[in-house]
Amino acid sequence: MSQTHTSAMSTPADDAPYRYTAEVAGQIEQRWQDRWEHEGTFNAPNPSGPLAEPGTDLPAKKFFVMDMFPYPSGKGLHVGHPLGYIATDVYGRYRRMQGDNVLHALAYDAFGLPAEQYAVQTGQHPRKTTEENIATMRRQLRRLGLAHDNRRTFATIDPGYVRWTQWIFLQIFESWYDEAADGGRGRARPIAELVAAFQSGERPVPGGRAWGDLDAVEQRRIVDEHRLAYVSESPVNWCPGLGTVLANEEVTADGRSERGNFPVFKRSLRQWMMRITAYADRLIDDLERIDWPDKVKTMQRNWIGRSTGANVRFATDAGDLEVFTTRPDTLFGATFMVVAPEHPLVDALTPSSWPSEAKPAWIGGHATPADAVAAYRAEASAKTEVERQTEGREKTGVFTGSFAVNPVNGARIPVFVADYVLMGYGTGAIMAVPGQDERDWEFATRFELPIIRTVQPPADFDGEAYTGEGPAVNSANDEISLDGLGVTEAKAAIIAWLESKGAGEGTITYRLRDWLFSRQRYWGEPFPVVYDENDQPFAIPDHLLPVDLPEVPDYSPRTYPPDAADTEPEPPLARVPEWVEVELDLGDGPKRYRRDTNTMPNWAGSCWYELRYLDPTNTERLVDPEVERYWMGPHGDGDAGGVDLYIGGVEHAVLHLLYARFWHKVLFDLGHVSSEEPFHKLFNQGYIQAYAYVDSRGQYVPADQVVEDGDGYTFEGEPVTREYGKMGKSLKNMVTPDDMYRDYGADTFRVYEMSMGPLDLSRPWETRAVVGSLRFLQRVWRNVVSEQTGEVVVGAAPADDETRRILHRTIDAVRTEMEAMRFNTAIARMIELNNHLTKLDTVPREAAEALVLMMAPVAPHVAEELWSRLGHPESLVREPFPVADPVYLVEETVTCVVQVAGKVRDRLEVPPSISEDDLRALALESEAVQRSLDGRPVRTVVVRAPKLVNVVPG
RNA sequence: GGCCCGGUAGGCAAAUUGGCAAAGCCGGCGCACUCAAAAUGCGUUGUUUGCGGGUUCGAGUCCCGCCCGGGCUACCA
Repeated sequence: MSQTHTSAMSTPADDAPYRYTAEVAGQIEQRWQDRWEHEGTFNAPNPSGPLAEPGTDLPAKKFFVMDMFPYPSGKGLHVGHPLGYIATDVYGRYRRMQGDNVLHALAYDAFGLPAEQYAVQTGQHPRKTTEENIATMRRQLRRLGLAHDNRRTFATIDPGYVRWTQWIFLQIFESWYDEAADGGRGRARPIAELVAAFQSGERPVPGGRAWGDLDAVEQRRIVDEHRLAYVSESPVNWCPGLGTVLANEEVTADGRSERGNFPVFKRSLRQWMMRITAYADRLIDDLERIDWPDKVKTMQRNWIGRSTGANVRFATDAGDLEVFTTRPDTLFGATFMVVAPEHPLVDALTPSSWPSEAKPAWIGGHATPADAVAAYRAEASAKTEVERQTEGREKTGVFTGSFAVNPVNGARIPVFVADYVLMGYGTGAIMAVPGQDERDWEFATRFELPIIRTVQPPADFDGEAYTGEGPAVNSANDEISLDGLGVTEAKAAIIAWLESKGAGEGTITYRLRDWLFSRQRYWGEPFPVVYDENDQPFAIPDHLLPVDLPEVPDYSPRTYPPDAADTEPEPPLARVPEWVEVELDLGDGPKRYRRDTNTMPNWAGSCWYELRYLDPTNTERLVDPEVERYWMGPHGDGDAGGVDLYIGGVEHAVLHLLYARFWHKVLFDLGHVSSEEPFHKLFNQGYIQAYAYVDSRGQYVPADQVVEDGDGYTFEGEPVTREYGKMGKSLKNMVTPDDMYRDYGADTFRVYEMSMGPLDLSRPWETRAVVGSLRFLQRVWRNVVSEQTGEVVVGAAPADDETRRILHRTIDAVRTEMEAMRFNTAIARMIELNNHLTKLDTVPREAAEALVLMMAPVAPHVAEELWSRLGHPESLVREPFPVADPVYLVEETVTCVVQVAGKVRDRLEVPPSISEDDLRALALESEAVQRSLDGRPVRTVVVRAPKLVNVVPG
């Protein structure tokens, strides 16, 4: 730990002037990086368009591999960041050696808060700092030797990119969701088709009047309500500390902003929304058509939160009160109802005086229902989400003074207001069935309400509410009896009965809400929209895209004290009246319009970037259809298409990956892409973590100067305690790729990161272990090139039989491991082969060349260098990956393990083709077996020829 | 509280999916090279898979219960 930069930096010893050292590695690496760049080695031809290579045939197969693109932070990279980039590079290079046309590039996600906040501090334009950060990052990543097609790189802030982000927004704005289309699955369609349907009368006009009788403003209002991107006055997450509103996905469970950890308040504001809820079913159902980790699929399913159940209407004096329930089978056990404090019917449900049945526990000591409800509502609204959490789960609530009638049995049941029912889910009202719901049980106990079991718990059940399977009980009226039915059958029966009575119907509810799409920030894409004098939004015509950000006097939105809930968002763009006010001719002659002063959220740019890699220079279309079909189109029935391999962290499981799927499906519906999903295979890489050390004052100390002694760790002689977690400047445990390039070279760094363990696991960084990978490369080098003379020392003579067997077994294993992205075990096999070659007097050329080719995906520079020294002038990146000759995979003899009672007692060398009977006989003859049987009789003999025999004594 | 991962030598990890436990790397130790060290090389060292039960001829692997670490989620009706 204490000698950071000394280990591998030594100059070559005099007796080994041509050793592969960090310095030599650096020279080789930079030379090959230059050559790759000049020759455009990694350019992937398109089937048509400017990136095509007319006259040359496209490879038979294609492979599109992608990383979750980076945000170019000013903080710089640490060794954990490139892990995924190396993995995609290794796999892409492997596929290229299999003959695939590999598309791999890296773009930058460059809008966003950190650049804006830095701009606010320094007064520099965020574009300037962002571009500087991108340049730094490009330099650091180039040094890794990634096989990217550099013609396809871009940043989300490029005007040529923003133009298409805005164009897609307008596509979404100019469409509606036809739920009846495609046999009820639904599909986005252009808004013009909706207008035509209203016009022709094919679709009834909301409000009942004829389309032609409505004026233009009224027509537009109706159309606007159907758009997939729409302006809505609705409760949103307002974050005064950030000065912006946030999407649900950006608010943590305890009601704070994911960025900055400021309190978030619900406020009704006029904002852009995306109708992602229209796609809820397809977003869930299509998860089965893609190859993603189950964990991520589960997270998306949970986030969308589809629940099937029924809506049921209970009669009250204030009209029908509709509830959503997933357990309509328990309707006979509903003994009270609860509405959310914000429920619109609360006032109407509050009579002027308490009814005689009201128990003291229900009324909280208040003189009238109005007093009680008002007090409770005030209390509930004053509570933040945090307070609700910290106050525990104690159920609170108050009786409204009204009763409702249970439609199945006519029972009069009291209606309560309580904040354990949320307005944002279902109908904001529930029927409470304490017998089968834990929350209702708790509330019932506290408020002295009756409890009726309608599902018979098992005999040994000693809990309170019973939520499991069981036969229905106490569930019959004059017309229907559920008694004896299981939960599923009972649900179906009662739903049919409710529907026949008009008292309810089966339905599906989602937790997913529409996506709040405006932010009151500067550093994002402006909305390509203007408003007229009626405040109705109009699309900016295509030829005026992109709408650029104006220069502003101050990049910051107005922010407030974090707790100032009653404040208004004030976006930076609103302070540029000469930009906001604009004269345009949108078809009615030149008129004054007002621009939208919000910007899009950071997610917009990452919602479609996979498509831009395909056709990065296109100014006429989003993406050429032929090009999209080639790289991302579906292959065969039921295939959803998409990127062949997408590697990134699991932290985007819901946000980015859900939004991107949504946009992609809209583009599919509108016919702009042939794939239904953006990412066919997703792989979550683990994280590289690091130890950090804290001294007695709680301060972090530089990790690279901490010494480990007998029973602890010390820094400058003082004991420190070890923590495990992220790597970063503030924890003083950061190791950068630049450190690695300098001390070991990029190839060693790549080998080390890939050999640390399986790619999907997180693991600790250990600088001192990196030397193992350098030693491996040094040994390979030494097997090919003399350290004394620099001359190639491989022999032309064919390999001996043993070497050949080891070689071909290694090739076979490495292929299997590479295919499955188990690079750690692939490297281990190559090390074994190399260790064998080291023992030979002369390394045979056939073995050396195969090894060099096999290691090329992981250590490409040193492989290229050795390949070229072995006499091949062409780069090896498209050289076929070695293929094992099956002749050398079959063994002449196999070691058969002979067990007695499962314990290994003997080993036999037998031919692989030996029969079961022969092997059984052979095993029973074994002296070792007879010895351990020690006269006991043999009960059975399990034979798994040719590898195993197990003798079972009686 | 619920769900999902993981627990194998001092550390990171393999184990063809129920069939020889520990491949490979780091570390430790010894030796060679060196005036000495570093670097490098050669050799060597590691023990029953977190705990308890079960299934099986046979369990790191499957089942049940528990312990520890990590992640996601959290009154969603």
